[in-house]
Amino acid sequence: MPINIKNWSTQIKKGYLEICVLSLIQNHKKLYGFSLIQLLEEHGISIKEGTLYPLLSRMANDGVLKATWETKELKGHPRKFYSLSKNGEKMLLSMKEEYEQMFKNFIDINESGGKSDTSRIRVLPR
Amino acid sequence: MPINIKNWSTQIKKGYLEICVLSLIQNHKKLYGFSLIQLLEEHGISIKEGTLYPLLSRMANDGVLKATWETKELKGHPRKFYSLSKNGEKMLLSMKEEYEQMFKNFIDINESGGKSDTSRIRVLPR
DNA sequence: ATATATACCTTGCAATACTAGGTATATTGT
DNA sequence: ACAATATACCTAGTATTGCAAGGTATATAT
Repeated sequence: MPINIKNWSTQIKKGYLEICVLSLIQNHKKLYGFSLIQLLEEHGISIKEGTLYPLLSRMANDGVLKATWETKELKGHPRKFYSLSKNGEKMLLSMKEEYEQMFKNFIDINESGGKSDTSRIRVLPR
Repeated sequence: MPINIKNWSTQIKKGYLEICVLSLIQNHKKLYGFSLIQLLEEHGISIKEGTLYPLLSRMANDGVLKATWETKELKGHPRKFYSLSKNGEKMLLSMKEEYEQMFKNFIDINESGGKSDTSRIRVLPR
């Protein structure tokens, strides 16, 4: 209910985590969930298991990611590796363009602000 | 249910709209809802009325924004002007820092050369 | 035998953007 | 005078996602 910085921090991550996860998977060809959590942490991004695993499942279900179990190693717990599908690569491209544009717009807003330009706001109807 | 670009576009706006709205209000000292929609549009940000008005109400309820009706002009529909409270200014500062850090982390992830050179990213003057 | 680290999954909750309506005032066109 | 448009604000209801708080299972170290 309340608008505080903690709540906002949760909201601002929506969508952002997906673009970061897709980017990392693309750059590493393939990754599994647990390693992603650590990789993201190294890049300053904290994500909970209860957030990441459903996120990966959703993207796999929708054909953005391909998932393959790897148990051959015979050591440790089986790992579910994810890699980008053709669709996923196109999707990621669009996402990057939109996200970067959004940041540019944010900068634009904050740079045009200094002049206190109220000329666009009509004080009286004409 | 499906993860597509349209759905992602909705999600990535969460939290982003608040930081843009707060920035615009701060830079213009005060603004009212309808003018905000147009101003945001001019900066490439499309926001629906059904999104903005609840957003403004929430932030006013929580003391981030101050709201004052202006009907003195006696012309046109009454307007509800919003301006930042002291709390709102502090909140916006934190939000800007966090948002810029997130973008840096995104760039860092995508520059997989390991250089992690975020020095080229413009940071807003404070 | 127990604890820890690794590795994955699920349910339910909270918060927000959008859809799709609605209300009301003032100006413009016919 | 009346209808249409522009301005200006508001409110359900829906869909989606991040998180809390659990659970399961394997391998290694104490």
